[in-house]
Amino acid sequence: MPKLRLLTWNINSVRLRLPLLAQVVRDLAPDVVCLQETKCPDELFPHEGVAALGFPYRAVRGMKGYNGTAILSRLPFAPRGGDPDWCGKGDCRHLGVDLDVPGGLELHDFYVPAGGDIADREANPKFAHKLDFIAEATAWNAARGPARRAVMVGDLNIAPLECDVWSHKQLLDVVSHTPVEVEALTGWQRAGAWHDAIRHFVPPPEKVYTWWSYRARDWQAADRGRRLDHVWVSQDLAGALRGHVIHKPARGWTQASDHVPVAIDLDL
DNA sequence: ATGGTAGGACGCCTA
Repeated sequence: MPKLRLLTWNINSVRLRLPLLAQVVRDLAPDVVCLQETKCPDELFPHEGVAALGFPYRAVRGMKGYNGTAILSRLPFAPRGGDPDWCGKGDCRHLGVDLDVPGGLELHDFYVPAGGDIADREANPKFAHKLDFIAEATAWNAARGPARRAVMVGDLNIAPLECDVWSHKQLLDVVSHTPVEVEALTGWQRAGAWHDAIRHFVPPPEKVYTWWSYRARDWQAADRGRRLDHVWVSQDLAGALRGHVIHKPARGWTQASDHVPVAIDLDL
């Protein structure tokens, strides 16, 4: 089995940014692409255009206007049945598949709720939803035991480390980097015995960002980024990690997403 | 200290 390249990207509308997805595929040649925020009902998903990029195997879980995930693959896979409907909302924030590679590979694509502006579960139902979502995912991983032959990726909407944000002190009260969120995310990671594939290659205290706000005059000059997008692999795959890409040029493209593609290479 | 931009869908929610 040659190296497998897995890529995750919050595309912020798959229909609007299909040409940018084509550019990502030209630049990085991923074997599997996990998208978040497709903002596209399944019946309107641009299957033809995505198939033309070299992805004959596709799973989509979308809705009108918000959220939505998709997995696009050059390799066959089987959709996973029986994964939870998180918080019982049917809000299209997760897709799981079993990739048809030697030895098998379980792949999960997550879009964790952003959580609104106020970091208080009583005052802000969106923040409560974010914490509840992660608590459910943590319990799910704990019940399944340590992950084996598995990868989970996605926009987790939390930057857990001090070096995952442009200013730890200035973001301590900002949703995405509050201590309660960081504790929740690391608890999830511990419950599944997940290994942080990006920090495998870029250990602290080096800064890593995958998202820069639209609300900056000059995102590049300000460089007020956060690492919200993650790739976790089961411990048994840590030794199979061969490389990673944070595709920062994508943030500077015309009509860019505010997130950039993140990829890892696995030698299975 | 505040408000800044973007997408989907067309008044306003979400990020």
